Amino acid sequence: MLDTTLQAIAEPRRRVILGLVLDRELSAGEIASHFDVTRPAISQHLAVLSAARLVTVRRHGARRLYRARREGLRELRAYLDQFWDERLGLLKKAAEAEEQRTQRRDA
Amino acid sequence: MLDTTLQAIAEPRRRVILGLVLDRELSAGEIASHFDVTRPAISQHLAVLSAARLVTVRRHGARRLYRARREGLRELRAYLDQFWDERLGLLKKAAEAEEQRTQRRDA
DNA sequence: CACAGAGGTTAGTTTACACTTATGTAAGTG
DNA sequence: CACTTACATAAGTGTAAACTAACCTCTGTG
Repeated sequence: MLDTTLQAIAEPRRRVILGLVLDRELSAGEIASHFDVTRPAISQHLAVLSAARLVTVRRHGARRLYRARREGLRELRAYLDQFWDERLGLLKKAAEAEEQRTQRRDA
Repeated sequence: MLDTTLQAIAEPRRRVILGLVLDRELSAGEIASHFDVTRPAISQHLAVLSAARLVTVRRHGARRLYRARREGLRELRAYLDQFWDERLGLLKKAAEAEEQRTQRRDA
């Protein structure tokens, strides 16, 4: 989840998209019109954001309306908070858990 | 900068490294010993983290000691804060500024 | 100074991903 | 019902990046 979120917002264009639909709904076409690239490219970015649950989609006639889903950034925010938190054991625990998942076998 | 930071921590192994050196200094070798991959791979990850200013390096004899630099995550934290902030104009402004940078020419 | 240990650097390979072109599908319009 | 609009999906391409193997550079020690 954290991984999915970070991968999604690591791409600059996707951050711009997120900013565009933060406080208003926009159709895929309206979003695409803000960029240089082709519409399918934006469509793919929207799919990534959607899979990461950083946006919601709503069909309205032939249109698809997108809007940012702020909840999707909660976990990342919590992760970062631990870097300032006094009791850092939580972060270490999380890091070690991830380490377990990352490497299959151990010495 | 934000981009550099996000790219750096988007890689899972680098997040684990960051967790390892969060509250203590570790040598490159000690860090590498926590992973399955070869030392050069870790060395490269450390270079990325260092370039993103997410870790500091200190030479102690033949060793290089690494430690997390929490300040490096300030900007990212500020970016995320705007998603919860009431006055969202700031984020929109940032997004538009990035958009300007992203696409060279405009209609 | 020779040699061993610690670790960064280079070159080459593989995989992931952002992109384009082409095609498919659902919803409105004459 | 033909046609257009709105958008997604598929297939193919180029490039970035994570990795390995091999080499190079320091630092400390006999």
